[in-house]
Amino acid sequence: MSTVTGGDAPTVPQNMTLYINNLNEKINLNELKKSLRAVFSQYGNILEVLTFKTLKHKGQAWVVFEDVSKASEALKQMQGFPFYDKPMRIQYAKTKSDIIAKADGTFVPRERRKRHDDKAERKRREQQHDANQAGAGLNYAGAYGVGPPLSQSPFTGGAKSKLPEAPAPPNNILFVQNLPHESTPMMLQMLFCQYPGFKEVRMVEAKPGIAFVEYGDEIQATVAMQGLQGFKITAQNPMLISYAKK
DNA sequence: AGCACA
Repeated sequence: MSTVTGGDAPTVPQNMTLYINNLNEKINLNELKKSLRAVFSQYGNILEVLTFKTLKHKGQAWVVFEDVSKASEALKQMQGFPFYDKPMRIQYAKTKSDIIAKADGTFVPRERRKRHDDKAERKRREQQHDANQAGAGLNYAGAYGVGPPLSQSPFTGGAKSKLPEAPAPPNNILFVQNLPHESTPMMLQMLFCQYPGFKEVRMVEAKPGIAFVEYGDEIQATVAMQGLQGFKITAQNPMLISYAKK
């Protein structure tokens, strides 16, 4: 084949931060950030989700992963994911996020602010100075203690590792494990029905300790998952919630 | 369409 068309080459190199656009602009930013974090944190630890309300930045978000390989997995898996009725468009961010630069010591406060008010500028510099000092030697122990992300080169090897244990893609049905065997559908309903979109709980008599919980859509299921992940019905039974396989 | 660090 001599001609290959339709390729806008993905020329942006890998980045721990994903740049996402085509987001639904009607969603309020707090909810949007929460839902983005909820949906993306299944792929790895997320350090920060940024959105901005200025016109130039509507419908866009930056999701900062702790680990570039997790970011790239998330990019692949979630590309085009229908999110608030619009397919997400995901790319790597063009530049390193400040939170990363601060952690690896390469952060340089940017000089050029768009708006030039001197008082605010001066105050900002002082704050940044303080923040830098406080942040020196800062160390993220990822919430799940996974990986030694920042200390290593992002581009190790070159072999593409197929992840065998890829999580199930987002689903409006949740799969709940590690329940006490005496749990009843009623008990679970009390917990799960507090999240919007709740439809029903299903349990299988023959398989104690698990349940399926259905919501109206993936987003609602995801929010419930985030809210109840690890919830303990008894001290020995932190709930393990994932998406049900389709 | 639009790549920032509130």
